[in-house]
Amino acid sequence: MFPNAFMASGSSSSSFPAAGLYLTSPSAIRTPHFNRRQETDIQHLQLNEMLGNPHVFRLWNQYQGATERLLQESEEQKKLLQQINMLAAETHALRAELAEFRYCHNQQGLPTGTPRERFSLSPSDSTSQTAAGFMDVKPVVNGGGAMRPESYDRCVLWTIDDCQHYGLVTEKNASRPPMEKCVRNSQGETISASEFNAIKTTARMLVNIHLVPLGTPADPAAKMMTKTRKYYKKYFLQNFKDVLDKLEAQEPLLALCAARWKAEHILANCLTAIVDAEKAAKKKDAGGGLESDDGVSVAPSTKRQRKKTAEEEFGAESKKKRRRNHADSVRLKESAPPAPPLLDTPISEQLSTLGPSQSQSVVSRSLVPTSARSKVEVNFIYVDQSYSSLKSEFTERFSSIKDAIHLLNAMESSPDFKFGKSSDDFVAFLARIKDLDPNEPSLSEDDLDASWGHYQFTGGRLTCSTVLTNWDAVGGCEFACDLIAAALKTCKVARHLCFERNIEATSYLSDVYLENVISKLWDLWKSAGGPVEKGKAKAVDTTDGQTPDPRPSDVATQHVAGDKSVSLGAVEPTPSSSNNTLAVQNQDISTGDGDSGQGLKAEFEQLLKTLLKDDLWTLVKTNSITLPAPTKQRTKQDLISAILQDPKALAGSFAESARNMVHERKIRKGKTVSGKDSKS
DNA sequence: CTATATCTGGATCGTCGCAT
DNA sequence: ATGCGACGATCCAGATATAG
Repeated sequence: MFPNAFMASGSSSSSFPAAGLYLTSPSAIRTPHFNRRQETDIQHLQLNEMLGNPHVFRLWNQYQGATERLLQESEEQKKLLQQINMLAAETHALRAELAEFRYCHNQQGLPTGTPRERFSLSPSDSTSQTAAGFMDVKPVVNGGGAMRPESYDRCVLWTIDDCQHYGLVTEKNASRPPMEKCVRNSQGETISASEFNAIKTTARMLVNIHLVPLGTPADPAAKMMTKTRKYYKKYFLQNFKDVLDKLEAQEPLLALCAARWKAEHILANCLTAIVDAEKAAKKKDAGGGLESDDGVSVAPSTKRQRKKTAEEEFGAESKKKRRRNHADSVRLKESAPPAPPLLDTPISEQLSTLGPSQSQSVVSRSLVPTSARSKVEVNFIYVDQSYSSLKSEFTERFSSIKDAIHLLNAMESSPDFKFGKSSDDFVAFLARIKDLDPNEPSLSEDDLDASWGHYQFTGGRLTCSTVLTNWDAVGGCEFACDLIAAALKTCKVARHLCFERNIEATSYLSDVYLENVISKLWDLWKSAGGPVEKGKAKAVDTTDGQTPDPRPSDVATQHVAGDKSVSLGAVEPTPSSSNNTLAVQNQDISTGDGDSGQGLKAEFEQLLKTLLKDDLWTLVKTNSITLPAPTKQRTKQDLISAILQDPKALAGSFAESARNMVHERKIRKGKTVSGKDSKS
């Protein structure tokens, strides 16, 4: 696993001597001058006797010096942390002030402004709660205050009471109307099923990215709770609110209501669905060929079969009791401490890879105060930005990102290509990725652990897309390597955070961002006319040495071979290539020039096929893919064909979205599949 | 066509506030 | 302190959509 990199890269930068401090192996310090007797006796020597040896004495002095420096640096770090805390507090105060000011300002101008221009607070929102997320999300997120604006008709369903008025709820469950009929446009018209599906897909995406990866709080009660709306509102309120904000930002129709009830209902449904799916998977695992807790043999059945079995085995009278018992047993199964896979094999690996600095990190850890969220020392994690070190990272640990090797080889062969000054945004972006401390108190839960990297790569206006606009913005190979090393470090830190906090993560957001960074840089390199290694993927046509437009839509299809090899490589390794060695991959790419247009298109089609129809709709919608006039209900294949015919679909941003979607789907699939696997 | 995923509605339980 | 009703949360069953 990856932590070996700590040793590999850490040792190269460590100021500690490579050997000699541990003295665990006498042979390690054997020299030709020592005879067998001396070799044996060394184990019984006292420290002061060993210090008589000038070599040991020198090592000892180095060790002492290093320890002192470490202590000094820890003190410095503490001071800096305090300063950061103060600045963070100040920032929070200013944000709150700003939010309050905007709130007051908009309240005054309420009757004349359009709803989208208003900033509203739902009843449960306090200024402080809202302010934090407010700066990061678009400022026009929240559409609805408690009162329906006069410009909207009641049929917009501003409040849940309006649903009752329009007969959308049943008497027995007045608080949960069917959302498909409740989400309406500003004229109060219901939306189409596909639009509603797109909204649900967005919600699922946000939940999977921002809520599902969150670890379980230390509170024992949290382990007992099912992870539905109540759970997240109790333990991750801010994250939940952030997701509501994001959902409303991405699906503005959901903002046409009071107190965000529409977005909240959509999220609640989504969470319930996820919980149900997990339970179904677990139930299947437990039920396959085994006896149920009632001693009844339960076949791996469909839901209809389940009903039959239940009714046959239990009378109506006992049904209620059985249900509750069953629910409890499910809860117990869920709450039972799972076998901690992280603690099985990887622990020794991870500990061993901490290398020489591990013994020192104990010193600095002792200085770290405990808080509600345990602090994790990550300063020892280091990624060397030399080409050889970076390449070994990508061959050993991130081999699926095959463009990384192409890019690194290309840069290594032309290290001075277009060397210049990085853009200010790039400098700031890089600094944020490099320097952010996971112990920073102002970070929210969805920026930590398995989601570590989220804030660095998406916070504010600095993102891969906005910063990595052209190679001039990067400034040169050296800075590109710096960025790659920083992105790699986020991957390592994410894993270490999860490890330290006992979080079982099936995937890491940082990996996605690393892939994004590589994909972007590789695009920029080729667009800038950067020389590509012989036998590797070809550069984009750079006629007359001029920098071409990265993706002019009218020529996109002409450069399908060169361009798509980039986006597709980043999208997903194909089954044929993902398991091959790099050499084979390179060969494949290099020989694919002639007819690769069709081949890659087919490859892209394969990728799209792995997505659900909902996902395809989302992609079409968000990327403004042009669809032909419908003659009948569109099938999934219709959508794929339409996407493939649109030049926009060949652009990097589309591929990026598709790749992210596939990744999310894999995560979700992975959960159910792993459940099935564990059964067999 | 079958299996699976997702969603809604009904049933039930737990919690809270209020009246006694 | 106890009982009662309102409300919200959760679970389950069945319906529907979708993938294979």
